[in-house]
Order: sequence, then C-alpha cells, then structure tokens
Amino acid sequence: MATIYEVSALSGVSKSTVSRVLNDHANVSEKTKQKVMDAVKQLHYRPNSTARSLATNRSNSVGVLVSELHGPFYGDMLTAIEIKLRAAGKHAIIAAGHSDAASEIDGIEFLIERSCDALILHVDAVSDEYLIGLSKNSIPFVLINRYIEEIKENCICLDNELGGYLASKYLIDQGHRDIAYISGPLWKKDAGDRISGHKRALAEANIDFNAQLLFEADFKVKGGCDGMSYFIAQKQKFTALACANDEMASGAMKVARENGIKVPSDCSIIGFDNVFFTEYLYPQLTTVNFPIKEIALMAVRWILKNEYKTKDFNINNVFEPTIIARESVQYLPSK
Amino acid sequence: MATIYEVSALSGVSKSTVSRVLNDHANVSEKTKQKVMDAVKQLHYRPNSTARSLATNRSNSVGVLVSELHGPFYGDMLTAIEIKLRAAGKHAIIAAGHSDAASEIDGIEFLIERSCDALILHVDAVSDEYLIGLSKNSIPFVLINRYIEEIKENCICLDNELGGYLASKYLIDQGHRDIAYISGPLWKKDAGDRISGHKRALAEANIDFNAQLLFEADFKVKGGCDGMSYFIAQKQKFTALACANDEMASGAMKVARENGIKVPSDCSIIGFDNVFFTEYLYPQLTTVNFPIKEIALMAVRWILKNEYKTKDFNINNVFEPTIIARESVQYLPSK
DNA sequence: GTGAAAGCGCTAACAG
DNA sequence: CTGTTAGCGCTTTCAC
Repeated sequence: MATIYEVSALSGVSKSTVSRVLNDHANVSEKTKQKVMDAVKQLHYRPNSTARSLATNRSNSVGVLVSELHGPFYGDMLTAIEIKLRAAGKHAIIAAGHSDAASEIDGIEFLIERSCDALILHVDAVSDEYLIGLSKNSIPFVLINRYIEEIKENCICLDNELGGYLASKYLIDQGHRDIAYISGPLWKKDAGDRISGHKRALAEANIDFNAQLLFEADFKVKGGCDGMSYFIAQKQKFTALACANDEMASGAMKVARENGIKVPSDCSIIGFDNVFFTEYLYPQLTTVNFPIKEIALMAVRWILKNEYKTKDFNINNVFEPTIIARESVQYLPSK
Repeated sequence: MATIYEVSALSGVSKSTVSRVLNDHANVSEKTKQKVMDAVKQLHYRPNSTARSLATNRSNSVGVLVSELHGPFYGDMLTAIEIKLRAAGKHAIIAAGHSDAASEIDGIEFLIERSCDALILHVDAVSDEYLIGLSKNSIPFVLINRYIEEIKENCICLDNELGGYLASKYLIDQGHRDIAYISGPLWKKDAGDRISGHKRALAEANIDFNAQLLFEADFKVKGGCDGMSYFIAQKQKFTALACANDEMASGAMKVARENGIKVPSDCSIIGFDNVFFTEYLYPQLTTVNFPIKEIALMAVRWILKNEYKTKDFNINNVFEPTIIARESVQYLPSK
C-alpha cells in the first residue's frame, strides 16, 4: 500500500500539501491539486484510515451493537442503518452482545476502543446505571428500543406498552375474553411493557387476569411451541392467544396445527413485530407493526445531528405501534 | 481516556515496560507487573486500539463483507462467524456490499483500510479478476459460496450444481415430469449452478427442458410470487415447482394458495437453503439443506489457520447439500 | 499557497 | 529485567 510519502515524492510537493488536497482544504492552487491527484491515481493511493483516526481522533465510523445478529428483526435494522450511514459517508462497525451483560459491555468497549465516533446500541442485558454512566462519558450514543428516564433524549423506542394493549384490545374487540399470552423473558423491559399493556386491556374490559394463561418464553420459535403445548396440556379454555413476538406466534401456530386446533376458527392468534415472514405463514398472521426501519433510520439521524452536525433533523423519540389485521384473528360471536 | 503515559507515570516505570506487561511479554518482574496493573486499574486504562494497530500493523479484527445484512441466510452466517471469532479473541467488522460491484469493492477497500488482518467475503457482483488480483495482495481472504479455479484454496462453498440436481431429481423420483423452475438472477454464479443441476436431472430422466417453465427472479419472496403468477397465466401444465431458494418458494406457495392451487396435492414445491422459517410454513417446505453455519465456521477456521496460525485445522473447501424432506412435495402416481 | 516540524498512543528493536 | 529511541501514516499549527 502506498503511503502519503510516496504521493508526496511523486508529485513533488510536501505531504502537508498532499494532505490538504485530500481533505479538500482551501488555499491549494489548481495546478498542485492536479499534480497530487495524478500521483494518487498512479499509485492507487488510499489514505490509511487508522493513521488518520489516530491523528484526528475521529474515525467517521459509528459502532452498532445489537443483541443478536440473526433474526428478521435485527437484519432489517442493520440494513437500514448501514445504508443510511453509508449514504452520509460514514461507516458502520457491527458487533453482537448476545443478550449477556458481560458480552454487551465488552462489545461497547470494543467499539469505543476502535475509536468509533458514536454508538447505536440495542442492548437489553446491561443495566440502566451502566448506560447512564456511559452518557457522562464523551462518546455520544443512541439507545434503540429502550427507555431510561435519566437519558431519555438518547432513547428512540416503540411504545411497547401501547403495543401490548392494542393487541389484546383488538382481540377483546373481536369478542374474545379468554386470552392466553406467551411472553418474552420477563426481565427484559420490552417483554414487561408488552405484558403490562396486555393486562391494561384486560382490566379495561373487566376481565380477570388468569395466571394460568400466561407462559413466559424466550422470544424464539421454540418458546412459542412450548407455550402452546403448555396451554393445551393445562386444558384451560382460551379462544385467543397473544404472543409477544411473531417468532413465538409462528411456533404456536405450528403446534396448534399439529394438535388439530384450527387457526383462527378454533383459536385466534396475534403476533408482535410484523416481521417479513408473517405474511407467508398460513393463515397470514395478524400482528402489531413495529416500525423498526423507521426507528433505525431515526437513530442514524440522531447520530448525524448530534455527532456530525450534518443537518438539523427533527428527532422523534417514541414511535407508536399499529395493528396489522390479516387472517389469524377471527370474530367470536358472544353466546 | 487515560493513555499509556499516565500509566507509566503513575506506576513509575517506562511506557515500554507498561506495554510489555499489557502484552504479556516475558521478562517482567512480578513486582513491576503488579505496580503496572494497579495503575491500569486505578486509571481505568484501556489501550487505544487505533494506536496499537498503527504501530503493529495488525488489528486482531477480521472484516466480513456480505451482500446483504438481512434475510435469515446472512443472519445465521454472521452469527456463526461473530461467535467463533470472538471465542478466538478476534473481532468482526461487518459491512454490506448490496450486490453491487462498486459498492462491494468500496466495502472491501474500507475493510482493508481499517487494517483488518484478514477478510471473509460473500460477494457476487465483483469480478473473478478483481478477486484474483486481490489474492496477489498481501491481505489473506476466504471466499464464501463462490468457486474460482485460480484461487480455489481460498474458496469455501456448497456444491450448488449438485443441490440443483438433487432437488429436481427428488421431484422426478416422486413421479413428476412437468417441473417448473424459478431461478435466481442468472448472472449470479450460484443461480447458474443450481439451474445447471436442474437441467442435468431433467436430461438424465429424458425430460426435455421447457423454456416456458423457467422464470428468472431475484431470490426474494416477491420474485417467487411473480414466478408463480407467471406460470399460472401461461397455462402451462406443471405438477411440481423447484425454486432456487426458500424465500421464492414461500412466495410461490402464497400465490398458489391465493389461486386455489393446493400444495402439495395440486402442485409440489421444493425450495433451497433450508432457512429457519421453512419449518413454519404450511405445509412445511421440503428443501435442500445449505449448511451455512458449518460453512461460516469453516471460513473462520481458515482465517485462524492461515492468518493467526492458531491451530492447524483441516480445511474442507466444498460442502455437499442434502434433501430435507418435509411436506410440500407429494408422490405423483404415473398414469 | 506551501513546507517544516511536532505529535496522535502505541510497539519494538537496541542497549545496558 | 528495564529504559531509550525510533518510528507506524497521517493531520495540523506555525512560519515563510
């Protein structure tokens, strides 16, 4: 790899000047600029960004930490972030936290060390305190899908409680009163919020919350399978099932089918997230839309505004979920 | 952020010595080691990896370039890579190429600039020549899912031709002779290989290839929908459909259902990749297994062996696909 | 407009 | 065992 020295030598100017033309600084004559550019081309020169970072203490790259790398949800999020960042001439450095506090902190520190200018974090295991502490640090960051009062300006999230409420309200409006619920891990904030919304909807309709109709799973397909199997074994009556995400809903649907339970005629099912494949399930899954793409884009705007001062965007910190009605929920006439 | 100078000052030793203990070099007395460690702890010192990279010309991070960041396929691949790399104390820097040659090259150069030690590439737009040229460069890289004769040692891939062959052979063995095919973009090597395999299976069974039963799509769900719609409109007779990937198969299944075509009794469908959600479709999709996780892991082993000389792994360059029989293909009794 | 020189934070010979 | 001295490749005052 050619260095700035060689460019300087070949073009016959000092390396300061080379640096100037490379960085579009004012006060460089057209002629020398041309000479430098020619040398650059001839040598296939590309500045070494490590050296540049060291000198400027700035890397034009933002670190993105997500809990998981797979799953449709994170995929959509990362894609949106990468495209938007790249369009702004910045780069994304992506790492995974695997929903484990130590691993998440390790990931954050890795990204800071790599001299990222700013961070986009989607973490759930790390404590609020850690994050609040981090905010006193110099590195700016946005938190996706998490709300912490003390640093709410840094948070961009969905109103999960409202989502949980809307889902169950939708079921209730369709005539259901015996509603089972498959939750995510209750220690996760979003899982907790969604179930709170569920309970609020029940309360509003004067339906007692039945603990036997609650199953705590893991946000994965398998958990949905387990949940449905559990409910079937319990022999509890339920005409509808709300799931805290779509993967679990698809698992539940599969088990229902295997047990001869018809969806939606025997049991209505509603998901959460509106992940791409919900549309390809049979029946197509009714779910709650999680505008993850918009949220991810907003996170990038936040970074562009607060770290790179590119433009003065309006930042919207909380997004509202909406119901996507498809085929998996059916009206239940009251007896 | 504290620097090595401050650690040196606080502990009362030179920065070389600090550097030595930080890097576990031999010949440092227990006592000074302790002093340094104390200072490190006290100052919350973490070495700046940018400076370190510049000095060593090595970053302990490997660049991963994929065509897309979303989709179950890439998600599984990235997860496997990230976990394995991290277990070896290395880090992944991930970028996307978006199946566009310029963008892919840009991504590769970005990763090189960031002084990655090695690269894992999953690219399809960039030319063979570029890659061959790159191999003459100093940076080692593995190519996932692409075979180039000249640099075959760097390639880790699936035998796509065999996969295409097996899929259609499976259909033929089930009694089908009128087989439609929805392909990926034909300029992509893997799409081309898969269809070659399809043709070989047909030829072997003395079935003429019918160009009207071929639809070139884009490997996306939408393409599968379009393909199925096209075949229906054509009014060509076909009792089975092979799709070059699962997303397209799911799209085709959806359109079939919307048109009253029952899968598999009216039309058998086979996919390719064995992506996680195939199991949650209805009927569950019969498909060709693409051991992407194993392939991704092998790529990391390649890097560990060739760049970091950690262990002398055995490298397996080509993997074989297998049929995963589920519910979407049915035996067709000959008349 | 352009060059010289210092320095970003760290590692790596080379002495001692 | 430890300190001194050069850099790694680039940016950035400060002179001219």
